[in-house]
Amino acid sequence: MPELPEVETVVRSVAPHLAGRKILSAEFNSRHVTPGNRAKLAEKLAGRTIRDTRRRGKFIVITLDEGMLSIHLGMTGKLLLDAPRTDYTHGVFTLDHGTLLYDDPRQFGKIEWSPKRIDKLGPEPLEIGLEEFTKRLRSRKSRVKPLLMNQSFLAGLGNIYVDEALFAAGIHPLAMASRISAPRAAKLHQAIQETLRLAIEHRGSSISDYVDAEGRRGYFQVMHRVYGREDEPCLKCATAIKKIVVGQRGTHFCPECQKR
DNA sequence: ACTAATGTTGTAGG
DNA sequence: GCCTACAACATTAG
Repeated sequence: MPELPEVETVVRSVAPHLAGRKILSAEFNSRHVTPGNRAKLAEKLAGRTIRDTRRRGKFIVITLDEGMLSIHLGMTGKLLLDAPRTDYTHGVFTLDHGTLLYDDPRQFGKIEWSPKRIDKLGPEPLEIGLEEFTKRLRSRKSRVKPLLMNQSFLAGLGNIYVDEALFAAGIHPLAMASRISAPRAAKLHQAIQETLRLAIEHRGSSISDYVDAEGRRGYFQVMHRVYGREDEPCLKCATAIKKIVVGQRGTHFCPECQKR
């Protein structure tokens, strides 16, 4: 479910409801979502007051009066306000007003107390300037797609938005990052920011079951130009969209608009 | 039955 | 250290 636009949408939908709330109690029951001592984590959270809720890359960061909690939605994680529990509820936060649930069928998500992983994240794609982006991009000896997926290079892009941004920039996913010209790097920088902004405007992509904290689906999926459109005509040139595997991920592109 | 799925991490090898 | 490939994690859907 979650790349930057989806996480941003969840944060926007949940933040106003959480600000100033007190966590009366918390409970966790997945050794995957909450590795380590779950009872101890719940203990640390009980009695804490929520200051604010923000996004950093694909992480939801909840700052408390003492300490901070991070939530990563993995592939199928959902953060839900005042929703009924399900078979996949692996975290429950009982607040002074309302309840916050963490649901996650695949349990690839994580709920952690100030994880060090956040310190290793690269710049925010919506904040990095063109000059720094170009310098970082061209200094790496890697294919462009896996590089853009690398969270220590840029924080927040995932499989959908990398494919969409590369299409918008007219760059082949297997292009070597170090060999992308300055004008094309500028085009990519702009494509990434425009794609993400447009996706956030449309409240993210609901491919299977993504919803925000109030259960609303996003509607950017109907605007995907390559992702999930294998064999369908390119919207620019009508050539059939191709699907290949790059960095072990399904990769969609137009062989005509994104030449090597 | 098999495959792929919006993600990350650990391991091994070049 | 950087880069690539692969496996693993757990579950569902086609």
